[in-house]
Amino acid sequence: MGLDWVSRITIADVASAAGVSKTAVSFAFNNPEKLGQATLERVLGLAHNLGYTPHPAARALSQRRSGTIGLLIPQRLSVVFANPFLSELIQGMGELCEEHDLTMLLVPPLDGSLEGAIRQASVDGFISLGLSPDDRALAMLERIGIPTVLVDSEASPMHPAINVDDEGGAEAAAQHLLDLGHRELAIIALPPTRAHAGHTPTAARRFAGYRAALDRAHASEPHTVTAGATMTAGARAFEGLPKGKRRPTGVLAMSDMAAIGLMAAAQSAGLKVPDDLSIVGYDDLPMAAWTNPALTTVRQPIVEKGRLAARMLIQRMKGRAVASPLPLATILVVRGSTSPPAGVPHELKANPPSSGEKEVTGRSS
Amino acid sequence: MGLDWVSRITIADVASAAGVSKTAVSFAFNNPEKLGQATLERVLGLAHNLGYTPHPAARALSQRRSGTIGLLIPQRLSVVFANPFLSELIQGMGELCEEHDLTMLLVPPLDGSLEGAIRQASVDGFISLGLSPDDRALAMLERIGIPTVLVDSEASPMHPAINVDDEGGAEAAAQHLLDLGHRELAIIALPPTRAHAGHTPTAARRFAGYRAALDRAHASEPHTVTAGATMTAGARAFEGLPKGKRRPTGVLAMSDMAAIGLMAAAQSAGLKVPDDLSIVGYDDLPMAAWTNPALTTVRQPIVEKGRLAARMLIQRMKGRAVASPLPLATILVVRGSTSPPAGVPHELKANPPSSGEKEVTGRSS
DNA sequence: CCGCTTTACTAAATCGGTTTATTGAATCAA
DNA sequence: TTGATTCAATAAACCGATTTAGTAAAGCGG
Repeated sequence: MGLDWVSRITIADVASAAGVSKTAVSFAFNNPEKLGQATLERVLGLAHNLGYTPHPAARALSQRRSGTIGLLIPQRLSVVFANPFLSELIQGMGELCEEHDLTMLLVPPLDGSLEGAIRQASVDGFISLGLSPDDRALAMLERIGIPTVLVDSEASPMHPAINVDDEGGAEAAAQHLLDLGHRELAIIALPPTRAHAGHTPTAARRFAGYRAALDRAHASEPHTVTAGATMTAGARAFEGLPKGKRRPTGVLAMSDMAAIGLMAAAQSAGLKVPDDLSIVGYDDLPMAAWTNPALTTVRQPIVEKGRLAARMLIQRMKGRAVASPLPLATILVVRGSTSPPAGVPHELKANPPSSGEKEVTGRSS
Repeated sequence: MGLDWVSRITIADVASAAGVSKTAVSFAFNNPEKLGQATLERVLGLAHNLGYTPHPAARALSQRRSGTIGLLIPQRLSVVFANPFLSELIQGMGELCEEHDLTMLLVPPLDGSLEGAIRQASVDGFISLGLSPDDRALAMLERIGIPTVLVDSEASPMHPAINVDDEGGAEAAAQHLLDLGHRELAIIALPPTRAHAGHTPTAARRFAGYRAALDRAHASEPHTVTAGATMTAGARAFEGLPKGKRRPTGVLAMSDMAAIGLMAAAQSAGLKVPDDLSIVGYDDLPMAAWTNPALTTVRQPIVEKGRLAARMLIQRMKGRAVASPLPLATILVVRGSTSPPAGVPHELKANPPSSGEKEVTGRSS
């Protein structure tokens, strides 16, 4: 395949051109000290102006390492990259990749199958994103025994997992709305990432957090709709909210993107945010501080998560065993998209938060 | 490297377990019709419960294809992913990757060297981003003769390039401010991507566009500062603007991210946007519609750019020659961050634009 | 029953490197 | 002078697949 009928220059070509063995050429690149001055220079020079480059796959095969880590993504690239969450995560991972001279392979499902994609991928280890414990891809990772770190998932006997305190963050978010006086709430849930799978572990934990606060306050059953983490999905979710007397006064979204899309749709429909509708997001993406009004949301340390995952994977690739760390802290960031519902006196707003992990902050400079 | 002293299961293991040759096992996966029913099933079954997976590097070596395309990025992942531009581009590329069962390798400089990274990368082709024509990495791509498509660069004799009408868009942006009555302008330029390199082709073309309009209007020499495409860089750029009588009333930024950061800094400093300072961005990222006020900016079709680049690369990988397409159209999107400068009557705002490619639009729904 | 084509399978070459074991020459201590 | 070391370089094995060129047995027409 390719119009390059000019066959690639191999190590053998360089060797014969320099009148030495393949070994010598290989040494010139990998163990220069094992060669004499003269030969070293001659080989290197010849290699350069012949335009020789070691074939990466051949190298990977004989060295048993490819210098690449795979990022296993259970969704289509076009949808998952619509959420800045992934950019942030990659920023964190990227720092460590650069530090360790690794490149990063994006591995989305091929032909609908993650397992197929895993086979293709020539990598030294995987970081997997949001995989359900019963995903077949996970089983495959265990079988082939490749170093793996799970992010936003559940630790398996073989692989460590990195998580944030999803439940605590969600609980703080719900408690915040309850403290403000809201009783009629809606939840915008994350969809399952893979067809006919249940909720992702992350979604489940956030659900649990919301419920914990709601149950404690004896709030009425929240209306729940599902929306992908995109603005358009969030806007669609707004349409799905009950109208009339069961109209929610507050919305708990499991992603900032859905929250922002929903806020836009609400505003287009003539609602005032937060007066007519309070909205709390999840993630605290950079853009959450820039919407109008700025979004109240649960911050999770996404970049740090990426860093940590990469660091742990690199340890595992070196053969060291590593244990799952404690979940990273989440924290509620109160901005302008939440207020007491219409009809509730504003003084309530000044109530001290009952949970200790809230933080009020404005737009970060 | 690795704690997997349990050596990987190879094709030979499966072969001997099934009592057949390696060839038969290979056929079972790749040419099933060349095997008898009975053997086929036995081999496949054994392979499965032995947990056999063909080694990707070995496969890549003998098939001379890796099923991967590389995205060559001339900057650190942590900086380039701070700009949603890249996410958009990847969304476009991703669509075609999925269509053709390809995975995508991110290839940033390793140890400061893109060339080194190119060597490592086991890919069937490259899409390169914003490379200067004199970048050594480009020369290397030509030497090893790997299919390549250049994005935001200049077409080389060997490789086609995909570009947008950078100059036209910039000219429209500048003309817009001039039409509003601004005469004292500042330009926020994109920095060179690689150390001690000149401006990127993209930056140069946008400069040319700004200048064309400014010269035509005999506007005074614009003050120029450089800022990376991040909000913090944009905020820093604001500090670099002249104060006092040479204070610009309008800013032309070469990226939305810098524009948004600058806008925030200006607002924190007590300026009203657009009344005290008009700002025009470049890119029209989704978030540009969500800032307050919404950002006037030059839209370029980023996702389409990614799609097109991937489509062309795939053609090249199939051996077909492809020519550089015409630059894609850019269009000015007027939102709320621009208005006549203080002291100029507002009627000027109603002036018809002198260039034909402007568009007025609100926040997109 | 004989030559001819299929069918089902295999031995060996190949892809392009790295790595181990070995060799021949030069250097050195005794 | 001799035996032990070091140095520079190489031959050959190896990594784990695919692919080419065959081969033995079965099927078939005449």
